[in-house]
Amino acid sequence: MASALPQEKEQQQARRPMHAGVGGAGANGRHHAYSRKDKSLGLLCSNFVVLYNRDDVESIGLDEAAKCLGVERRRIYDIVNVLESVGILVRKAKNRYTWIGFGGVPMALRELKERALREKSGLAPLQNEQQFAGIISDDEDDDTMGNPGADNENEKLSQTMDNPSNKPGAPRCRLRSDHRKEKSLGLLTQNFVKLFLTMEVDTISLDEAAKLLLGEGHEETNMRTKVRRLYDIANVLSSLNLIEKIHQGDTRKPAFRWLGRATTPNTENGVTVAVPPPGKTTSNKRAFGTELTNIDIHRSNLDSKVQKKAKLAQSGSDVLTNCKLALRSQLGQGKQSGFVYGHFHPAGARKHELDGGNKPGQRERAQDWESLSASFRPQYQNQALSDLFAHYVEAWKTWYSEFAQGSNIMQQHFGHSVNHFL
DNA sequence: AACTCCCGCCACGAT
DNA sequence: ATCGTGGCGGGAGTT
Repeated sequence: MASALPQEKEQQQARRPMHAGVGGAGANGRHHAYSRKDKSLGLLCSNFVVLYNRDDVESIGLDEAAKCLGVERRRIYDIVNVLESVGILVRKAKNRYTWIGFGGVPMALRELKERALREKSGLAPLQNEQQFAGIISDDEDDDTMGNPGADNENEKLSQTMDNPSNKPGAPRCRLRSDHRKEKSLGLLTQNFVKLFLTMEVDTISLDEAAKLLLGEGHEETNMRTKVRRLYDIANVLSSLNLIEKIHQGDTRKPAFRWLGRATTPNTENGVTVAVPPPGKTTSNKRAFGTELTNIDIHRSNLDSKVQKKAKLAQSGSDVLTNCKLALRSQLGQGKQSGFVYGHFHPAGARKHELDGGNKPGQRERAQDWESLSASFRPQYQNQALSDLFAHYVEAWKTWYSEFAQGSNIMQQHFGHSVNHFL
C-alpha cells in the first residue's frame, strides 16, 4: 500500500461523481463530441509552449496560464513540472515560473546526463547540484503486502546514491517531504530522461521504464501508478519532441524513442535537423542515420567500450543538436518559420503533420555547422542572452573535451566548426 | 480486454 | 485557517 494511507483511499473512492466529462454531462447542450484528446496533457503542453515561447515572456503565472489555456490549475502543475525538469522553465516563486525556453534544454540534459553517469559509477553527487538529484531506482516503501498499518514512517532510508536533501555532511533524515519529492512528477521525468541518456537502448516501453525506475518486485498497484505517471510524462515530452512514440511490430504496446531535439511543437516543416527515419515500426537498432554520431561507430554489440562510446556520442550529439537549435532560435536567425504562434492549434496533429515533410536529411548537417558558426556572433547585448550563451559555451567546452577523447572522428569532422565557437 | 490517461479529491507543507 | 502543490488511483475513453 505504498503511499496513500488506507483510509484516505476509501474516501477517494466514495466521492467521485463519475466523470461529467462526456458532453459536459448535459450541462448544456453544447454537443461537440468530446474527445479526450482535446484535453490531453500533450496538447496542453503544446499550447502552453505556443503561448509562452516568445521573447517577451519571462514570467509566467500559473493562474494566468490556467485561465488562458482553459484548464484547471492542477493540470498546469503537471506541465510545469516536466517542463522544469528539462530546463524550459524555472520556478521563481510561488505561483510563478520563469520562462527559459528551449534554450535551456541542452544544459538541463547535460546535467541530467552527468548526474546519471555519476550515479552509475557510484560517485557521490555534486553538492552544488541545484535540483534535488534523481534516483535511478526510486524504490521505496511498498511491499507492505497486506500490512496496511505500516503507513507513513516506514520509509526506509533507501540506499539511493542521491541525497535529495543535500546538506553537506548532514545525515539525511528524509521524511515525508523528501519522500514526497521522490515521487514527484519532476523527478520521475528526470529519471525517465536519464534512462534514455545513459542507456544503450533507444526505445523503451513505459512498462520497462517503470520497472527500471521502481526496481523489481513491486506490487501491481505501484507499477500501475508509475506507469500512469509515465504516460503523463511521455505525452508532454512527446509534445516537446524530445521523445517519440513508436510502435513495435510485435507487441501492441508502444515504446518511446529518444529524439533529444527540442523544437516547438508542430513546427516540423523544415527548420529542424535530424529527422529520425520514417519510422515504420522501426527496428530497435539505432537508426539515427542522421545523427552526427552515427558517422562511424561500429558497434559490435557486446563490446562495452564501444557501447559506452556510442552512448556518449549519442548524448553528445543530442546536446549539440539542441545547442544548435537553441542558438538558432536565440539568434532569431532561423526561420522560426515553423513556429506557430497565435492560436492554439490542434496540436494533436503534432506527429502526423510531420511526415510528408522532409526526408531524413543528412544534408543539412554539415552546412548547419558551417553556417551556424559563420553566422554566429555574440552580438546581442541582452544580458540574459549573454548568460545563456555563456552556458552553451560552457556546455560545449566540457562536452567537447570529454568527447574529443572518445572520438577523433568527430573531432575531424567537427573540430573545425566547434573551434570556431570556442 | 487491454491500454491510455483525464480528472479531481485531498494530503501536505507553506503562509 | 487558508492557500499552493501535487500524489494518486478510479474509471472513462480508445484501440
